[in-house]
Amino acid sequence: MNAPLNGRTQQYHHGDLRRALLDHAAAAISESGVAKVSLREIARRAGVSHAAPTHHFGSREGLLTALAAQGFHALADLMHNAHEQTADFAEMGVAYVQFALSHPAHFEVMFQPHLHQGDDPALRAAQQRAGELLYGAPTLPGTGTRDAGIAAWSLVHGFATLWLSNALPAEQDTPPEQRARQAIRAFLDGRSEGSLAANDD
Amino acid sequence: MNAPLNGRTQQYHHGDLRRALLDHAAAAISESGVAKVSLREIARRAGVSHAAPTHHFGSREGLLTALAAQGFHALADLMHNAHEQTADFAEMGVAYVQFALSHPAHFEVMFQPHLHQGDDPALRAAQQRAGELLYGAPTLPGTGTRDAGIAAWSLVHGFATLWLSNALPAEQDTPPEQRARQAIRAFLDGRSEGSLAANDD
DNA sequence: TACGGCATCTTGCCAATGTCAAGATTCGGC
DNA sequence: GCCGAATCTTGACATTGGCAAGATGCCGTA
Repeated sequence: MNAPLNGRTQQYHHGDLRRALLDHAAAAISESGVAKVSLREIARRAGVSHAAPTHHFGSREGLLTALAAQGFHALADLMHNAHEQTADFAEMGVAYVQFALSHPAHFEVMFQPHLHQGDDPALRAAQQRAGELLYGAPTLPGTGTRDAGIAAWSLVHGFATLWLSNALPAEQDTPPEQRARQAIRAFLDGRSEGSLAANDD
Repeated sequence: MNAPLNGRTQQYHHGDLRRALLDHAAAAISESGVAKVSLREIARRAGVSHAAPTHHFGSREGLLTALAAQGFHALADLMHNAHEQTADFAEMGVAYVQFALSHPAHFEVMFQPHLHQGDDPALRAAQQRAGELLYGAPTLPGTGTRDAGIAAWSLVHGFATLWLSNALPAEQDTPPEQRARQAIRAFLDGRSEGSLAANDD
């Protein structure tokens, strides 16, 4: 077959089909939710045959597992950068919320273990990396750091989940980051001033 | 056909098939997750034909919508009772977590709007009832109550979600309610003493 | 350059699922 | 006692995930 040299339109070997499939999957999921997205629709979007995704990911679970792993790595990267740029605990939380809102498909898949094949080593590794960054970086001195860390993560995770679920009461003209900031401040208000920042390394 | 008078085993009219289907659906979902549960399996569990669920709920979305509405009502009831029994803010949060952990299937379906038919009036009503109880009852005086309410709900909701996602670091022999209590206390520590309780009516 | 192994992708197929239409069975009101 | 309506079943169809077998193109080796 005449393979176009630009490497785009129609060719048997796609070049980077795996990444393309993950991208299309994320787009489709953020539009319709995981439940309504089929492997075949993802294949259609990518312009390949219906069995191509199965070859790359083994199964639908496999694709969602890969998507979750990708999400945990992206989250870890983001938290890493955020921790380098600021030691402000509130801003780290805002960064977490921003990740969730800008990657809704990944976020949706990441925290639904039923969608994963739990023994996947890549997912396990990505989860662990993100977990260490989430627990290592933000701690609120003055209390049991473990519990405070869990509480902090719960707060921002819950806010993101509720926002994405459309569960929060409507409030016009207030962007989500600002509402998240306000909620986190409500969390921090009343604390002693010195404990606001994350511990530097 | 010989209809047994005890009203159980085999009869054309089940009696309360709708409720039975919801029960079986909740059980199946809590075992395998929403994604892997089919209408036909629910029908099989209930011992009826594969099209019986569709008759009662119109579609798979319809069944999940009904399940979500049932969940919001149960949550509203629980919060109502909790608010009558205690004014302790922390214990209200623990009650919220307990609901999520004891009704994982409902909780899983309640906060995934993609699974619902959004215009369902019963779901809308149940959501609003639960929402009013969640926002009316727990307020932390001393800050903008709206933001504090959002933060509080986010905290307990996030904890429940993370726990159900198996995302929290393992800690042997510590039951989830206690860990939730610890996390909430970490939230409250450092606040002025008087603002711990919910406002009485 | 020729060639052989191999990863990539396609085609064809099957069982299972959600949904619909038509029929069977039973309940409730008159 | 009877008729309409609600409940549930049977049968069918398009779609889906997964598998097997084949087609296609890439890459290293001689």
